[in-house]
Amino acid sequence: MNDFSAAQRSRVTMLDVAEHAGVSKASVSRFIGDDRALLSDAIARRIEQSIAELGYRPNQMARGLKRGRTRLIGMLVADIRNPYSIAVMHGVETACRRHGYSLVVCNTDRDDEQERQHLALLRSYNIEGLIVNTLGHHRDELDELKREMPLVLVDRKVDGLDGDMVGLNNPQAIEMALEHLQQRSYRDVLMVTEPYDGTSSRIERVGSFQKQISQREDMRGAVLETGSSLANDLQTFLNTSDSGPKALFCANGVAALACTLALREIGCQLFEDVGLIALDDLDWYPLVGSGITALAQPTEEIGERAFECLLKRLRGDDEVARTLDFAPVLIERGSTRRQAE
Amino acid sequence: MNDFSAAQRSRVTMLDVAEHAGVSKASVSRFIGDDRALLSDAIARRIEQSIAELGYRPNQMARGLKRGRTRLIGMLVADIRNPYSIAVMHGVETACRRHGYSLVVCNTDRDDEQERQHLALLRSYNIEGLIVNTLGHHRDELDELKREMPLVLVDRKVDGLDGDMVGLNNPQAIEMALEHLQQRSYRDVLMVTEPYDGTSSRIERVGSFQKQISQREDMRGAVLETGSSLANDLQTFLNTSDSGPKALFCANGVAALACTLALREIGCQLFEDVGLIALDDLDWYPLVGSGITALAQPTEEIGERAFECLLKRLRGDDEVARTLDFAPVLIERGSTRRQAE
DNA sequence: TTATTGTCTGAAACCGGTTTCAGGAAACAC
DNA sequence: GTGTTTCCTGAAACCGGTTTCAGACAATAA
Repeated sequence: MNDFSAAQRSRVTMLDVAEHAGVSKASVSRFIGDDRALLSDAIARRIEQSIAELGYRPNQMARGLKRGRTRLIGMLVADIRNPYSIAVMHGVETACRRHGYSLVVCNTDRDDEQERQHLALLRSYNIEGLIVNTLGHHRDELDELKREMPLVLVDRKVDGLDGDMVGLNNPQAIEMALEHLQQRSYRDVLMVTEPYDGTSSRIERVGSFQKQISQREDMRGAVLETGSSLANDLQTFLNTSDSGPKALFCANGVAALACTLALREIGCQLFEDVGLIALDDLDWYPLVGSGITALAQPTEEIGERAFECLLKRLRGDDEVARTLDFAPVLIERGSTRRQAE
Repeated sequence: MNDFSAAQRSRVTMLDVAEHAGVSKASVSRFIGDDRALLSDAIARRIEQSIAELGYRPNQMARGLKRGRTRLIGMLVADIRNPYSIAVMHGVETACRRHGYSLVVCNTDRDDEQERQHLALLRSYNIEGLIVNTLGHHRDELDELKREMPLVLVDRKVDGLDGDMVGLNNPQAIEMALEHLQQRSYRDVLMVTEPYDGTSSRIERVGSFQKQISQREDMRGAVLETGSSLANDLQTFLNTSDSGPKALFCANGVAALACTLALREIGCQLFEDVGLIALDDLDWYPLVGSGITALAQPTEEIGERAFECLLKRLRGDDEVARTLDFAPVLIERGSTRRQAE
């Protein structure tokens, strides 16, 4: 019968170090913390040696208890399998590490109840700050949390919650996409998005799209949500009598995958019959047909800046809520390489 | 000037609840824990109401301190941007949640020093168990850790560390791939792998490949590592005078991406000039050419079983180290749809 | 009736750290 | 030589919980 709890209990503790070095716990604590300056060289050396000899490692849980600083940052992610989320998360983690923080990631799988539970969980672990990339229902809980710790929204806005926000400049992205499509002489554009689902960035993108395309005289637009009838819907779009060359505009990477699969299903000759531009730049875009034109988001940077926002707040910054909007980068590939007229 | 630390300190504590309900801390603790049976109905009701009224949430850090149970599981991932790791992680997380545990993921970015730091970190947070998907250098630290808590290796073996292991049945996977290629009458197979890098599963796969292909009389094999000269190397392979139809066998998803990009670079007509089968099944495989044939790993299940292994150990199981090998599933697509002769 | 058992409860010690506070020793001023 | 100041140190309280232990009380047995 193994007994890990006994093993755990046998770990070297601060008291062990103190006794071994013949000093008090307080001195050891000072050595561990930032107060080393308070100690005489002689004592510091003794402690240092004892720590090395015993292989002592301070217990962060215990530290966090009294100190209130756990050096833990929480991140709530709606869908951990979405490449965008992964990339942002990687950025956050990098920044965390650079500043001595650790990241606890909770995946809600787009489930409201799980969001609630994870929120409670993170709170109970005394995280110091929270990065949110979910729908942010449970407004009351978020509000409460926001009083306890700084909070940054990534790629989402939550109604009535005035936290910092980091994400894409959606109007600018739409503008860039439409400009590119127009230059390439596409005239009839179908924006394909995942179901809105209350996701603010999706709503924003579609809104911007509709507004901007109506302002371009020679272009026409429509919007479609992914779903079981996607292939049919695309077929219909392609069949309607022309007002000009057609293109699809996928509002994110997941939609791009769904579209490309659907186009293949209906036997559409990609990029001859229809143009395609997609938000996000996934690693397989170059591989499909002659490549999918992308508007890449600076995901790593978004993640890093999200953490830095948090850090500023933790250090006492109390400016009004900030919004950081990043510009996408156009990466042209074969899927929009129609010649300008 | 905001003051989150003050806010944090103002959280409702167990003492608040106790006073509000007119009982002792001990009783509240019993209510919170599993000892509710010890309490009289009257007291339990009073506590329950006070908790609801004050919105009390127990502090997990403090609980973990005395109890030794943090309900935290750690996971060490070599590369969080590898789809395989993500999928496994998702499985682990699902299983964790089902059993009331939470997951702390640390990404080492394939860096040994980061592995060491993260290991120390996880330990200092009193995690109860560890899932390792890294190179596992720092054998000494892992050994030490293994005495304190159960440990499961995923897709890796670490020399001399006799922990539980969960992963793919590599010989069987190779066997299935070669059998399939042979049936489709490919004769000359190049296995493409990421640099070995000490990763046991890569070494195992290559080893199995070399052994098995030498046993098939009519087939010939070679091995290639991805890298800057990949395109050239593939060109060379394709140019060598034939012993028969050629195929590539990518040892994982990352290699598959690299290969497909390289083939495109050298203008190779995928799947007419050369067959392709890849381990792992990524969501874009169907989109490339006529689709890439895959050997899918049951990643979710691998993750879940890894956690369950841990759980068994935590509950006192002390059998010898176990190895769980999963079988892959063949998903045939256009890239090997050469007619049998 | 008294002795015994069992059930519920709270005081206090404890987990492993941090922090306050008071005091001793050395350094400085007068 | 005394009076201050400064520097370093340890005892003890504290963080927010859990757990042990002993006592109060009711219920049962003798």
